[in-house]
Amino acid sequence: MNKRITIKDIARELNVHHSTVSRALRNDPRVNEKTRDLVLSYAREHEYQINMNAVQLRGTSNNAIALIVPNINHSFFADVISRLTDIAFQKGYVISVFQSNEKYEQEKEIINTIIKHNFAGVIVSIAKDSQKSDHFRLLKKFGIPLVFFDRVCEDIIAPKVIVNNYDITASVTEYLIKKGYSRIAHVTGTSAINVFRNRKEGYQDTISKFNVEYKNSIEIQNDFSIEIGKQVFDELWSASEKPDAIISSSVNLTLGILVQANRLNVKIPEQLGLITFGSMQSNEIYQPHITTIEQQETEIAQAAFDLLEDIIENKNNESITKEIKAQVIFRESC
Amino acid sequence: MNKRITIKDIARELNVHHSTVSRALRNDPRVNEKTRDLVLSYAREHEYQINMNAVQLRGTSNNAIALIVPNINHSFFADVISRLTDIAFQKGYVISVFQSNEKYEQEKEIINTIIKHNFAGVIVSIAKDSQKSDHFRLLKKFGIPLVFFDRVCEDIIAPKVIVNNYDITASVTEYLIKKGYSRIAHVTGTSAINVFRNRKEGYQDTISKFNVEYKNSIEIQNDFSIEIGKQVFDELWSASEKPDAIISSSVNLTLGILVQANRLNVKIPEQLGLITFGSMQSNEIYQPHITTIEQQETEIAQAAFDLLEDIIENKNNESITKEIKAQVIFRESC
DNA sequence: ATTATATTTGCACACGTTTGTATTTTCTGA
DNA sequence: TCAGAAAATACAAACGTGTGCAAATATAAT
Repeated sequence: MNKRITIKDIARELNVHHSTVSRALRNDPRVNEKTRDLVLSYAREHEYQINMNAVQLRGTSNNAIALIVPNINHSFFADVISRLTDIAFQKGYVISVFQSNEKYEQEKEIINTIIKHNFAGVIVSIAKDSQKSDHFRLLKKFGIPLVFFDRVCEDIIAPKVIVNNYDITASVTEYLIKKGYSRIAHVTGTSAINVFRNRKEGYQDTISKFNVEYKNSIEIQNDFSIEIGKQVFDELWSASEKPDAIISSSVNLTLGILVQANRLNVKIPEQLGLITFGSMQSNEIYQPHITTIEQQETEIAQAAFDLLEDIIENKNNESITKEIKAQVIFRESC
Repeated sequence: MNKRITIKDIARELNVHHSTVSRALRNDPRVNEKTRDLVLSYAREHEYQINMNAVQLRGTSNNAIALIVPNINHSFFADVISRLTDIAFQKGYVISVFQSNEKYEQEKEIINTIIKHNFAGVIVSIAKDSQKSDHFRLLKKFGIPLVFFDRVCEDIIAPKVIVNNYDITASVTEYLIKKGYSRIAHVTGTSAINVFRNRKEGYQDTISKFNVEYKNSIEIQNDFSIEIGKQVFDELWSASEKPDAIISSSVNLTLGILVQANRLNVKIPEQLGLITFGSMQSNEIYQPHITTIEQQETEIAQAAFDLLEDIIENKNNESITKEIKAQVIFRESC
């Protein structure tokens, strides 16, 4: 319970004014080299640590960045978090990660917390049911820099890092059509989110463009899970007209689909083509290897950080949108 | 860039002293109901947000908890983080997650940051090469409550939440022996970490206890990866005496082992029994299903939080160690 | 030695809150 | 109506830093 040592303690001990100590610690040229060394060595010896609350209160600086994601333990977000943490740390920033649990209310609470603590900036991927945008507006009102990534809030002007969901989905749909698949189903999330809406539109526009008759987009409102994936397959497979290919928006859904396909002895890719967003860890051991659409977490993290840093440093470039291209890794499932 | 509204702004506007506003906002009974309502409605209308830096500077309260893990995107840690975030948030605390990247230096930096920002407490699972413990000692010197989970620092007195690694590994080793396996290999991490050392000891003691001749513990110093898993299998399988079972400490290692076993047409469980720590997502689609030892992330998170809260509230119970039992889910791989 | 100048240090206030104490206002009862 | 109590409010200091400005000290130039 050792009371913490402050700048004034050092000053008293060394018979100088605390302002001199303050300057010495920050290598201000105005302080004599001799006294500076004295201060520094005393500080080191007594393990002085600056009190950031005081610094921030005074409004001088702040190096804490908040990161809000729907789910920390979702592999895409976990990867982005991990990369972002490293990038920021290396640049002298500290990242605090918050989880909205896909809930608007929680996201709002988090943002209040962020404002109260005076974070230097915020990077966010929005919750599923976060349609209202008042909380983001509040953030801007308080002058806190804001950057969106992946799932963005479209009626807020702020830098955004997005994935080329429309193009990539259009592209794989076209690929499937040209491979001869004619009844391609698409499983994705709620259209309220740009990510899933864009994928859906990419899919639908391509289907229309090539005059394919079968068009079937399933929107999952709940969290993606293996269980839901099973249900989706069952639903598709019990319909009068079965699909001959599926584009899935999530690894969990895909796993569920595979479970049921196996149970019914549906052959992939002969009877059913399959492409999924996300990376399949099980591809290492599972036959056939599934074609995946992989997001570039590192690039996304880097872009988001760079954009935020630009605003923090007043290189005003709001309303910029940076697109990171996803990559299709073609394998044996189609 | 709207300057943020403060307690004094409200006071000036309402012609009262700012101390009255302060009390009103915190529902102090000493302030008249009428003026309190006035203050509250004004604050609400102008979206007043308290400045936590000022509050913390004054030393009143603090609701920020730091969480340090080696890797955010490791599924075990991601799960613990996710649970912990929810538990804490519900109790009015805010969690900041930091990633040490398995590096002592980074862990140390993080702890300095935590001290500088006056966090209310710290929950940590230590980095692989974090043998020195001076940084944790520093934390205690500054009076910041500390709790370890999973990977603990043994020469620091602090509450710890651990998994029964010794017992569970001993138990599955015995299980394998009684099933008739006689050349059981064990793949794990560096003995510098309690988690892996305990598993190794549990394995070795059991092998000795039953007078089994074959005893082979491989310690991986690097990060666990599928690639390393492949190498481990190759090494084991090219030895003069091949194992007939493997206990693996990580899903990634196990995946690598499976890849090579498949390539060489090694039959599981006939030619090779297999048990792994961690949960295998691919079990849903892969035959045979692998027997897993699953850690209870939710219980671990809850226990860690409870212990921390106890110290924060001065229910002094340092030096307590709580054990959370892992669960073996027996499947077809042995 | 005496100015003039450069270097170093000290002073005082500010940041936004909280809280013990003093002061003012309101209420009560005779 | 007035003293006294109770309620409400105001005052002031403190938390740890940073910074413009003044003061003091050292150095240089004549």
